[in-house]
Amino acid sequence: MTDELHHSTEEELRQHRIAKLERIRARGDEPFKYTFARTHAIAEARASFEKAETAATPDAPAETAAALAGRLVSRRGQGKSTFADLRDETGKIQVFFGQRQVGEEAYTALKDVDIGDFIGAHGMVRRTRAGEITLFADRYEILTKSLRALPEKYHGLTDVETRYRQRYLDLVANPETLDRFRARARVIDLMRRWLADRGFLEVETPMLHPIPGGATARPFITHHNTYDTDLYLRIAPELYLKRLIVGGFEKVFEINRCFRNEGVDTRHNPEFTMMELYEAYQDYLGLMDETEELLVHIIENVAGGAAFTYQGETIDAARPWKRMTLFEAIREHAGIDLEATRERDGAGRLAQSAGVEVAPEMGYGAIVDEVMAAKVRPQLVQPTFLYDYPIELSPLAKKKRGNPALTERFQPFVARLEIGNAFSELNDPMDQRERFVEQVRLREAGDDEAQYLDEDYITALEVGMPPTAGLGIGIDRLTMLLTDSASIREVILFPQLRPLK
RNA sequence: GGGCGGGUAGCUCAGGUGGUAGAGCAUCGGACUUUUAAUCCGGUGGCCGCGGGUUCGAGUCCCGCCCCGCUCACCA
Repeated sequence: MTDELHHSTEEELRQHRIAKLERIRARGDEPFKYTFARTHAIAEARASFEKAETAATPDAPAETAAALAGRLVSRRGQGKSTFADLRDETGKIQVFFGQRQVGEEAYTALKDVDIGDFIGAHGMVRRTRAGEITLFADRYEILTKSLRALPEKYHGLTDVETRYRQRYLDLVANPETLDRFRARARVIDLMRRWLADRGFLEVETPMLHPIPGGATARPFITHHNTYDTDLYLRIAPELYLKRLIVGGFEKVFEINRCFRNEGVDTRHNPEFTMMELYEAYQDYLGLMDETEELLVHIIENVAGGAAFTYQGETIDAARPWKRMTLFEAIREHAGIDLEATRERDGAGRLAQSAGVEVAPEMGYGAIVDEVMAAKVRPQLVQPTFLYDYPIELSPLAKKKRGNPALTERFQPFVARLEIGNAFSELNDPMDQRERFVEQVRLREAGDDEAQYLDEDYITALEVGMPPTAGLGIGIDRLTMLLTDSASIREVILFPQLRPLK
């Protein structure tokens, strides 16, 4: 069926606007201009006017000359005068168009200006009788004609699917969306500066990996034509960053995308942003202090203090954060002692006694992980570090001093969200090889998330990596916390949705 | 993949028990030189997610499918 037969309203609205565009062209104007010389951003114009007002008198009221540009977001016409709201990235200002002031011809041409168009206007900023700071236009020009209707002015755009699929509409219609992504940028900026101030070097390592590594996850596979070889979108930058420590850099970090071919939900997007840092001559306990410092620094600067609200709960991130070992946390919240037994079936029975389902294929590590996810994590509302994880769960982490069943690993949790992962890095190449071999065994037994053996990485460790601690922080989740977002899609500009056919 | 909820005009939403699809905003025409969710008068606009079925008759009931959200499972 054709559009003509459908007679869609949307298409009619568009045709009206195209007719206006043609009228604009017909009178020799260009509806898609190249530049406009603004004198102020809108917020600057308001500030400058308010400053002028402090020196004004009743006989000489304040006024400021300005040329402003932005998107027209509403209009109130009354015959020979029209009020409109003009918005740019910094703010909004009312513009007054009077027939006498702009001239009859230009006033009539306002009929061809729609909500959504970009315009530039010159005039004086004054207050109206109602007290509204207003640009009284003496001339204006159409900068860009918009051919589509904007979402409704009062309710905005609420349909989540449209908000995600057409984020530009969400950004136009919902100022809080702009704010949320400004907060995200601020989180990243604060993190980058904090790291740079402490001598960390920002580096870029490959996104295309011949062997996916550095995490336990299924990768996306792609193909390189010239080399006729499959490559994997990275699941983590970890192994490359540690190669840099081998090479002689002592403090490096990377902030960029990782890709995991797994489920999508409120906490997972197939591509997400991670910060990973590695610091030579540091261990996990020292890094725990630094992590706390970094996170509190970001929280204080984004939330305006150590305390903030997430989904109705008050989170107090004031230092020091609570610290407990994973097994202590399990004892406290699940009421069982999984540390007492290292034996798989015994651990399984204990887990089941605590009400956690245990599948037959789960090993000791998986059981501990499951109990943590089911019984411990839901209790970790206030910022908490869990540390000392079983070796089965952490193939890249160094064995704990004095207890080879554990690794020197920690994870920060805030508001039930796991926002990072860190450890004393395993730098013993022979131990690392054994761990990889175990992963390969798991893989061959059918665990498609087990890690691959990366010979070159082992070679690098044989060259020698100094004692090193490493940390990963999920930028998206940290941003969720600080923007009170229930879903990761709210903090990713273009979240992955099923493509429309 | 399972469970629950949703999909009606461009946007935001109504549409007891089946009986000619509604409102506000936007849009179009008209009035109006101080409005600011402007106001007043008049109009246009609908594959009611898609496909079957039941029925004299389906937005409404039944079946299947698609898309979205939440949730469980897996994962960060």
